[in-house]
Amino acid sequence: MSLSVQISHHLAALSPEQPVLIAGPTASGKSALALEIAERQGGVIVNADALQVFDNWRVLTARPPAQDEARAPHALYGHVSGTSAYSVGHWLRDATPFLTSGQRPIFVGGTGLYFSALTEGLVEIPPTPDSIRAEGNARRAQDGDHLGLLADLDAEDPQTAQKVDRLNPMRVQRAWEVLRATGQGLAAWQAMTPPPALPLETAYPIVMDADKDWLNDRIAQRFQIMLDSGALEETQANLPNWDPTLPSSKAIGAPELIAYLQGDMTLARAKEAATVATRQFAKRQRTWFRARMKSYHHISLP
RNA sequence: GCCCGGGUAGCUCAGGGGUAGAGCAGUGGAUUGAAAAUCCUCGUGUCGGUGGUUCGAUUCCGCCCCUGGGCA
Repeated sequence: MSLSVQISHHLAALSPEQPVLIAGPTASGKSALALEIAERQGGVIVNADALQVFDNWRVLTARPPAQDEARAPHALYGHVSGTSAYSVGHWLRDATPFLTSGQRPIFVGGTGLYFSALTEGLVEIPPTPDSIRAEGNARRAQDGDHLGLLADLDAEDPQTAQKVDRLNPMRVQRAWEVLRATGQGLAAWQAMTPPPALPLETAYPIVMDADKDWLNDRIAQRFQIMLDSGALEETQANLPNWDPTLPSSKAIGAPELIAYLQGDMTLARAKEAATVATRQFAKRQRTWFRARMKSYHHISLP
């Protein structure tokens, strides 16, 4: 089935008031699909991508260009300062108002975790203070691993300790931080997860199934297009305040292009490294979608 | 032409008389507040070719081919 036939099929199946979810790997063309649906049936396009929320990497994170934004209402794109912390919780709070705004939301993005939070629920856990995050980081740096934090967890919060991925430093630290910050274990918090803001059954969920080789090709081409569209100028603008630990600095290609501008890497190598990282990212996205979005409607690409 | 190195997994390389191993790439997976993050799993390839020595050669010897450097 051709793409346009598949799209027409889905447009005919969904009602104009129904929230739409469009998940897909990077470079699969999901923004274009969202735009098409918005233009034909109306709706606000709501970003569900962890990096496109930041205001400092527009080209590199493949945010819709101004002319696309002019064709339909867009929300949650570049609305957060690149120096801020941001995570699923922030996103869910930013996104839920669009469920009752009167205009049908079209959520588009590649961050599987955001879709899960929206359609499966997420508990409100008080934010962990910077001081505790810093302490966790310091402990890990000092110990050389996360085993010390894990030992605390084993002693004080066995319930969480036995369900976390004990080999994963970030998961362990997160669990440790929640315990320290709230006095209650992560597992206990998660047991209080409320019903989802948007039950899957009430939405029209779509996932883009892109052929691997086809997508890898587009990924390579897209990075060149980004360079042609001003990615280096954007990197130059970010150079003075570059802080690799910021969430916005995790944009694929950012560390590579910064390294190039600092003279630590050739442009060819930066390009190669960024392309490889993007391919690996797309693979992880495929794994998530395959495993957790089985009941979504699938669009096959190309 | 001569001298000295190299030719081993897609790439970079380690190893060494009993048919071989790392990193990277790649694969499959996990994923409840850093998620474009983080973590787990998977390594058979005429060990350049061809003769020879040997019970046995990718490992030693001869010749050939390719390649880096040096001398002419």
